Amino acid sequence: MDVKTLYSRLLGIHGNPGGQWRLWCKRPKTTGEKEAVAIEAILTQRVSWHNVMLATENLRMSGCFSLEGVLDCDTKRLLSMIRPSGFYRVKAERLKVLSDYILNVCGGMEKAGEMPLDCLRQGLLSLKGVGEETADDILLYSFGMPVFVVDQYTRRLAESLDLPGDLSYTGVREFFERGIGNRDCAVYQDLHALIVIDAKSGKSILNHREPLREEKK
DNA sequence: CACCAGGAATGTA
DNA sequence: TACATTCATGGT
Repeated sequence: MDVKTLYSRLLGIHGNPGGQWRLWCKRPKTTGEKEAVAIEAILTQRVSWHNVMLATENLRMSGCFSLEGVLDCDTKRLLSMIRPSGFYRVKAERLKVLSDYILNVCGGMEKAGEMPLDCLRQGLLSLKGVGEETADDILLYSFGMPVFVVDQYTRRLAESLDLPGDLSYTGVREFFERGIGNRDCAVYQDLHALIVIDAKSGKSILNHREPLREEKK
């Protein structure tokens, strides 16, 4: 099955994900909303969205749910606020590093958003605590740049499709980007959201239906 | 009580 | 390059 067919089928099953999946598909407009998404990209690493919400709610209540808020916040206090998100010691450091990069190196969200995609991506990847998925999360959902995010669900799905290249991060990413055709960030956002929604729905498209691609065990 | 959740860095062979 | 380990909380 090709990517476009997959997208159509998921749309038919789950409907338009805009607004229902996390808060990200609300397509953040204000700088504050974009910064919040960037922060969530770090906090959500290897943890449930519920735990992320507990942490972000603490940040919001304290007026620290922004890059400047994180940067100015006392580390001990930051630690206690994001504790529910797990791995809180490393994540606190990661938030500080990311905030410092965007605010002090890029010159803020506005300036960062004007940087060429590849340039900003390399910058994010150079930060400790920001890997390929987190970098692409931020690029796609915070800055609205056209990069397809490859997470565990996406990779698992890719294994069931006829993927010509390898299953490396960029291999899978380019497979989906090429399959979609035009570099439309809204489509990238929705398809990735649909893949996650489908995987968590219990009756994944992988299970029911004929196995997309007949496979040996 | 065991297991899992949308990762990333580090260490080992 | 290919695993194994560490980081940690809250829900089921």
